Amino acid sequence: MKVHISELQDHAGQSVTVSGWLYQKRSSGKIKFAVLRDGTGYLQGVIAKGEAADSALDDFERLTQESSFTMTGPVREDKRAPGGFEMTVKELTVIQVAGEYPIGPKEHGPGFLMDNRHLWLRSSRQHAIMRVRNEIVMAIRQFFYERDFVLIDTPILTGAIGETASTLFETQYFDLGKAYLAQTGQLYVEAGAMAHGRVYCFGPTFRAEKSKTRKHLNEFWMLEPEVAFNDSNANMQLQEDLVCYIMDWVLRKCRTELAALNRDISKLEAVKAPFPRISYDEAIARLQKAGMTITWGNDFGAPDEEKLMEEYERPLFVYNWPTECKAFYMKRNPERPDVVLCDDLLGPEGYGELIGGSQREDDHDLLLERIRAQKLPEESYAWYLDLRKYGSVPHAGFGLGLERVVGWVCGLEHVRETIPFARTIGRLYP
RNA sequence: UGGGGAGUGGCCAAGCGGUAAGGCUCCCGGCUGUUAACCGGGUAAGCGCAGGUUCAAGUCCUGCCUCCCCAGCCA
Repeated sequence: MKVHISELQDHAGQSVTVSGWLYQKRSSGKIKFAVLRDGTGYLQGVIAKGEAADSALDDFERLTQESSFTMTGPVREDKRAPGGFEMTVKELTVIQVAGEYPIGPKEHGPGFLMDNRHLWLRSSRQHAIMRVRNEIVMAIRQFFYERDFVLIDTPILTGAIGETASTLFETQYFDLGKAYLAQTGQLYVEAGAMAHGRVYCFGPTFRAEKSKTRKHLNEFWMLEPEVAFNDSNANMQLQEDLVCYIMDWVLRKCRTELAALNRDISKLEAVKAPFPRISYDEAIARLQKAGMTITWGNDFGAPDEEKLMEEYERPLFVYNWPTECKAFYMKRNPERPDVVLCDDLLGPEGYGELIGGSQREDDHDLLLERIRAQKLPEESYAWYLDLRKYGSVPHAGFGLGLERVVGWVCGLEHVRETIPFARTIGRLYP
């Protein structure tokens, strides 16, 4: 019977067939060990003269690292074996003998590993990260499904629309002129919220920023929920609920992966509601008191974020930022037009901005004023302004960067490892 | 774009003016319980590119290229 290694506990004592790739082999004369990797786990096969077919012994000799093969025989639990199970191999058949495999059991540099990303994905650490990413995506979808949110897929090809025009990837779109790869689905999801109440989009996002930091990708996955009748406070509550839900999910489902990544679980267990909330004004006051040179009206630099997070082990909300440093669609605080009703959620351990959210400007004339003030192409936003003409309501939403969350959960140095094939400036291969 | 660092066999890495260590991979041999096994033997680079100094240059000088890290921008 063909089985996956993850299913072996149901087949102890039985003879089974597993197929996969050679992770490692060792030989000690008449007894040989082949560790097979099938994507669900590792299984050590023991090939002994007398037990195994002669052809199996011959095929074992031909195996090189990452060669594909099948082995058959009775399996049993064995504490000595990596993976906990061991097979007494009767048959072993090579499917393909792999050529000299570039990635060895020793250390490699990041450039080399990224050039071989298609192979690097097989290594245990990268395997664990992708499993965690998968679970985080599942947690997010489940969270919104349970709360009756509707998935609204937003276009990836758009006209000139978004936040700032300088960071868009462009392409020619038939006879209609330039098209741009979406840098946010938010404006569209606002339309969805007016149709369904509670919606979200979750897809790839493109930013042509020439940033070269451990937190940036030029193509990344962003989750953007949008809720009609939510204000900024309810928005922050939703963010907090979501992050706690993800953390709880990961701690239940990814123990093996987090252990493989050497992640300090206590750091993740410390992420519990409520998250502290401070205003931008207060954040500036604290930073200045701590000796930082930042002044009111400026965005935080990485050192500012780190300084601010020093005393926190859970994420921190910083709300109501200066109008001048935030996007045109954010709603101005009616009592203080110099700030907008928005929030950034900063992650602990230096992981930076995990979420950016805001209540949206729902007044047609104020929104139009902002579009004009920022010299955005008014025609392109006609449909967006329509949302404020036909039953405008208060509403709010946010954007969560999947890769930053994965990097945080896994405790990684760089987001390029959180996505199967990272797109960064200077990297389009593989 | 600015600041810092690095480019030596397939991978990792020593050498810092005198004629290219070592490890991993790979190949051959040994071992009936190995755990990134071990033991013995073997193949493989002229040192990012282009000039220059010198009797002699990975090693010094000049210019260029590439990569990495930090910053800006943001999720």
